[in-house]
Amino acid sequence: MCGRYTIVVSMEELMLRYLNEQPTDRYHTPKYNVAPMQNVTAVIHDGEKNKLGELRWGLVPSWASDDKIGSKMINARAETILEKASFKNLIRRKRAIIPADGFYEWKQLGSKKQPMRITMKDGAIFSMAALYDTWLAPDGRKLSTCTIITTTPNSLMADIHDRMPVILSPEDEALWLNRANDDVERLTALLRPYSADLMRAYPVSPIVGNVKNDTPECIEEQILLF
DNA sequence: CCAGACGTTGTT
DNA sequence: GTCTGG
DNA sequence: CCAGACGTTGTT
DNA sequence: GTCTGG
Repeated sequence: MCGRYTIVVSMEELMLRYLNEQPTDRYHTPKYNVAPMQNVTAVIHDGEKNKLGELRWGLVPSWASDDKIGSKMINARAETILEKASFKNLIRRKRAIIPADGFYEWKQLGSKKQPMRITMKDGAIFSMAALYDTWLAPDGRKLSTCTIITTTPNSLMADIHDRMPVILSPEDEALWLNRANDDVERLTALLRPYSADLMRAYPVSPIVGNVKNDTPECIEEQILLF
């Protein structure tokens, strides 16, 4: 699955990568340990252009009676996305991209868990496929939330875990974000494992387990624990 | 028809 | 809101 | 995903 | 064991 990730690059780099425009004054703090229930930087298309904004990770569907459900809805399985009441209608009009430069998975070794960080070999920013929705709180406030889509592992990931986030290749990003596109078949065809050849994995410190730790040490390569 | 769920992961 | 189960 | 809590009553 | 919070 995908329950933690990193986005260490500057807002400047994100703007250049997704908006194709020169950065403004905003500054994006490097994130070494992004966790569910936090606000994350996302890309959506407003009909004219890409926009960067914040979504809380953990989907709260528009019909939910309270927002507690969000902590459970951090991932959506690509294989069943069209069958689930919570997701099937979002695929048409509520698609987003969550930019990342790494994600974490915990490899189970007997009773121990070894955290691993997975990145692109060239260190590039990549796009995780996500869905979002907006929930209206009883007090009238709007809460926009998201869920990251998962799929089966590629050959690199299979050794670590049985799920991985859906990563869109750069040439598929526009198709995914385009609001006018409601071709569900074409959209779901994008939800497949990314090429293992372009990725690498390395062990990191167990300090990444605690969400309070959001420091460069989280992404430092470590000797395998076990 | 109404009531109740609506999710994924991992582990056994 | 929409689907499933009874 | 992992870490950490998991509860009520009454009193201040 | 299971749920909540981050």
